[in-house]
Amino acid sequence: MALEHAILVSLLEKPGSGYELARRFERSIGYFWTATHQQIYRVLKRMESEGMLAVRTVPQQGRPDKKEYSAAAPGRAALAQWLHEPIEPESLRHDLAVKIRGAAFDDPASLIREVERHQQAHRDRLARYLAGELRDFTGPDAPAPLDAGQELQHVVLRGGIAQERMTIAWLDDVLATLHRLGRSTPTSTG
Amino acid sequence: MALEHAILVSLLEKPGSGYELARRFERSIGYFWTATHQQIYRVLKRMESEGMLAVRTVPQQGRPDKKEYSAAAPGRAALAQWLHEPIEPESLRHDLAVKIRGAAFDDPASLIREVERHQQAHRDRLARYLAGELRDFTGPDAPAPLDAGQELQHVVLRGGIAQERMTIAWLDDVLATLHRLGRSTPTSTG
DNA sequence: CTTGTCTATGCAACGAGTTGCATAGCAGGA
DNA sequence: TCCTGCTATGCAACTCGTTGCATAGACAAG
Repeated sequence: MALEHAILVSLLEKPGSGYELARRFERSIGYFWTATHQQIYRVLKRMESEGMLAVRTVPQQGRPDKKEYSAAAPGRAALAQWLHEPIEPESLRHDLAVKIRGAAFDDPASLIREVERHQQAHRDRLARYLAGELRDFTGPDAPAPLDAGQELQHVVLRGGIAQERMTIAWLDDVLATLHRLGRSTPTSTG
Repeated sequence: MALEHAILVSLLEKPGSGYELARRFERSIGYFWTATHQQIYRVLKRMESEGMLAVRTVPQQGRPDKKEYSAAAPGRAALAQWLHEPIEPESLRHDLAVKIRGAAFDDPASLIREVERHQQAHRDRLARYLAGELRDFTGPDAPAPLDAGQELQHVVLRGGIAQERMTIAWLDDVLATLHRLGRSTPTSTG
């Protein structure tokens, strides 16, 4: 399972608490993996008990203490081993595509608003990714020569950007199709 | 959950057995949803007990009997209701991206073969999708004017094609990055 | 004649992911 | 004063998804 490995990578990049990890999963890690705080806490606990992670309780001012996790040697070794194992190319799950095919048995035009809403969400995501790219990699405040870790983070971010651009363009195609069907066939319920 | 809805859509397009559905999930449905036969049988059983599906036992020659499922009125109604509810834009899970970011703590060059293997898998998938498009939608044997259902199937397939093309191009970018890092930084283990 | 593959359905166990809820201090606004 | 929201961690129950295994007849290759 890859949540373990995503956590190890994130902690190697920078140690942090469960809460902080949860926020990273909402942001930078979010464009290739998602996890809720409940999932993260549960996995952190298990990994700690297996000796993969080290913990340090950090007292804070005006805030609850936090447990700062970092990758221990066995965790690092487990990650290295996984990196050398082949994995299956992932299969996607796309709810909206199910809806689009299902629209043949309902009114296709009634899906237009939903598709537009999704397209807007993807536009918003793209804007965030592009802002992050400028801030961390291509803008004037970005480190001048990127190190290997930053180069790899950047190429993964470019993947997220390409994904969003592709999706936005495809949803244009979907919208055009739905409009076309709305004009020609009023209802096509089998 | 969308497996239920994917099954309803597929059975509305054409009734079939659990086994047949499993094969559809390997093929046409596979570019937007995946499921194993175990999952499908379990859900079919539950949906039948809930009255969403109708079953008919079909005796066959030289083969085991099959249970042919079709969507019943309550199933159709449940699908229609879901189609009118807004859903959350989906979040992806991309193991390979985890590996790419993890490569910063290992040898980036050792990932090249794995990335090439994935790229080849996506090329194969793209070839299958394009063959299917020619056969069902754009080739000489395709139905002359497509009906609404076929138009919608086609636009979803175009989404799958766009996805694969984007991924193949991005993996070129990844490979170029890994080669670049292999030349400049021998190992960059933090 | 045995092995393997295809059709066809299913159970059991486990691991991954989701949802709802609980606690608790601090800060800011109505 | 009360309500909302943020940081911070966690349990319990449930559903979803994966893996391994079992059954069973038909057919083809060796």
